[in-house]
Amino acid sequence: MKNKEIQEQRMRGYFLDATKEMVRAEGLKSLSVRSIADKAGYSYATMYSYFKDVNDLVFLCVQDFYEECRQQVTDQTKKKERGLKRLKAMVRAYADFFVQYPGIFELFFLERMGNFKESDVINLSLDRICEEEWNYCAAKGIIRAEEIEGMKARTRYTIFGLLLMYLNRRAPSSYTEFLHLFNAQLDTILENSRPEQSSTTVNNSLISIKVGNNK
Amino acid sequence: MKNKEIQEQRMRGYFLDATKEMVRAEGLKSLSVRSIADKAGYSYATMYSYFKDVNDLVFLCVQDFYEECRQQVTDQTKKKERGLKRLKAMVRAYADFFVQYPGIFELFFLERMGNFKESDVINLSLDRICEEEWNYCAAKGIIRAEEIEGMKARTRYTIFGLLLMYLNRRAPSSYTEFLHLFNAQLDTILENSRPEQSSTTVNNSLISIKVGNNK
DNA sequence: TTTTAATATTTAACAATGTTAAATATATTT
DNA sequence: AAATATATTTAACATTGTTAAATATTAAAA
Repeated sequence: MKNKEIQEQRMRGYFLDATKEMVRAEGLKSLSVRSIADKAGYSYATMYSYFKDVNDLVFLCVQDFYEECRQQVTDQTKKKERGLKRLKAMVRAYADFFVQYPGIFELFFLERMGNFKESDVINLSLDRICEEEWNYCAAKGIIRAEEIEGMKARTRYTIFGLLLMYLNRRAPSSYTEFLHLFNAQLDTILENSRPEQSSTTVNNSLISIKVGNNK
Repeated sequence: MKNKEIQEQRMRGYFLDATKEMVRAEGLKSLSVRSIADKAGYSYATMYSYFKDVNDLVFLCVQDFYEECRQQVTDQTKKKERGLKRLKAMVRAYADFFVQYPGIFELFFLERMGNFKESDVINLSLDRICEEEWNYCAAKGIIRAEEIEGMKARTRYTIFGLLLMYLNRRAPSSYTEFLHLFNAQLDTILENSRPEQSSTTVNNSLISIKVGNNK
């Protein structure tokens, strides 16, 4: 029967949507089987007819959130001049996504999830979202090819560390300070990409990105 | 009465020690009021006579763990040649402390704790533990004074990001790979400290740190 | 269309958790 | 030794995830 599958998929959607909305709004702490089922309009036990357990349900949100993140980064940066400028803007938009939804950061990076296959979606999310622009920079000779992997890694760990401290430890305490740190860090990582260009120039171009459009 | 205070302090110690041992061995997931009380040799409700709640108890471990970390870093690096070598070894020892006790990393960086005063103990732990060596490098002209703060920040966020991914997301999957990443990252951060020195030399000296003494 | 079988959903129940209040045991004072 | 204060434990409650039994709903058969 095809109807069965359609209905089953719809039911899963109700629970998934409820879960995603709660993670977006309140983070993982607000999640419980009962609160999710409430929002979905069913009794708590119904969830177990469509998901193995609550972890199963929550982890299924990861893929959707990843795509939402990718979409938002793409939308926010498609008008930027290609190359380092867009690359920086993309990393910035990636970070801003998690600033906007700390609950998704919690799910992606703080929650313990036992080696499940979607782990790579998270671990490689930044690299994958920016991959095309890294390649562009390499192709245009903006960044030396042999430096790309190292720069990716530096960007990755710096951004994850920065987000961890800002979102989970309130250090720095304001978004403005966070942005200054972000700019300084990313600037340093990318400034040596074109040795013939003065680092000051790159520096200024980055700082000129407008500040404070997050609540 | 002084006896009262001594006994109270002792009681607190029993619960604190039980908690610390469990965090070290199994992480936060193994903690419960009942399991802590069991290990301490008392009933679960007794805890509430000495601590406000279980969070109070757990957060009191932070200061002790910080001092343990500092001690371990100091012990493991006191024979290293002062300057960049020791600085790198200290950051390495700091990271290794959390590799050795992932539960303490969980408590320090992953657990949500509402703005309590000990937050700075965590946020500034790496900087404080290494402070003297940074100062030494500045005083000896190994690192330019105006670059110190930037380098501290880069080191901080890189190490936190790296630990987050390695301990909480199993990326990379082996300690050896983790070490390679660690070396490459720290090397890049510190390599420009002495522009007259070839980066290759610094590179080799760092990679020569022995590998694989963690389980 | 009515009865029966399959399926979907909910309610009841259990074990584990943090926490508080009542009960009991222990120590201190008179 | 009795009375009182203190320390500790047991009982109880609310909340959590989960499973099994009960009920309601839908589909199939008559």
